[in-house]
Amino acid sequence: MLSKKTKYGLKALTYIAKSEGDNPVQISEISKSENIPQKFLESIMLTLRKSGFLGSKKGKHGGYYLIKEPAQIKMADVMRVLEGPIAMVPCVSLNFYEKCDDCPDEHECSVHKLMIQVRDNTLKVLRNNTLEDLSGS
Amino acid sequence: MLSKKTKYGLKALTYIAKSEGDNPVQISEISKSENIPQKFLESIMLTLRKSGFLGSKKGKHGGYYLIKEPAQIKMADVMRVLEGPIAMVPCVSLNFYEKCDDCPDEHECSVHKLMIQVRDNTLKVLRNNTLEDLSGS
DNA sequence: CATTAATCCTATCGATTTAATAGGGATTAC
DNA sequence: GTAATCCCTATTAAATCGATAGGATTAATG
Repeated sequence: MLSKKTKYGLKALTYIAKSEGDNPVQISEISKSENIPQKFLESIMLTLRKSGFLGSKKGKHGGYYLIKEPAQIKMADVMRVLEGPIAMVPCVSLNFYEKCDDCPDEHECSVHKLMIQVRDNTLKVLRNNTLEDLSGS
Repeated sequence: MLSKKTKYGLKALTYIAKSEGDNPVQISEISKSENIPQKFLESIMLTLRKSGFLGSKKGKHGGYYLIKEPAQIKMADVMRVLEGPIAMVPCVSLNFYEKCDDCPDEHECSVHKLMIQVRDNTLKVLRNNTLEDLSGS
């Protein structure tokens, strides 16, 4: 299941990418337009800023803006920050690898084999899609 | 994240598929061999039986056996029973569709578009792989 | 028929995670 | 100096997950 956090984060990024002009976009505006609880969205935006996807401007008329071009923002990277590992089991994760407690040898593990395939195909999609793809028409 | 329930369930099915002969396989044996808590495995086997993947024999020398050929058991079907929907959001689920609370129009939703692609690719993998593929060498 | 070994079934528990809220601090435009 | 806005930490309520408990039922076997 995709968490609400990730879902809201992706929607917010898309909203900012779509909003033309150089003015920063306010949380309150995104919150109203996308039906996202404002306080919850606040913490998500903070995460996205701290991980280098967004810049912010404080005070009146402040808000958030993209730091990179939408075409440079890969969904795989956003997902890793908001949702965590893309792999369904830690033992097939590229960025968050962990050995399983059970499983003496993961190369013999049937689940391992299957989940590598799932990971590879999911990654393919998430690497091919950028924020530009999400916000385009 | 794949739940332990699903992971254990897949391992147990693989174990039974690999164990040749017509004798039913006991929970205690699978539990020891695959490092799965026995009581937990019990409830998983029950689920798999009730959903038509396994048959059982009660009493002494009882146990579980496959009802269908391994090649006929698609991972997509097993996953749906143990893990629930394959889609990451209910609004792109084929078997468990639900409208989102937010989202006035899901055809306009950027997350929706992305998650359909993820679902399609995951499904492709899970439909192509059968229990025979998992248990083969 | 008694014993043993197995599945069957329901309930419960503790830990973790999730989604959301609360409450204020810091900064900037005007 | 006031209002608007981001910044930050803490807390909470509910749900889920992994596991355990405790027995009821069934069947093989001597």
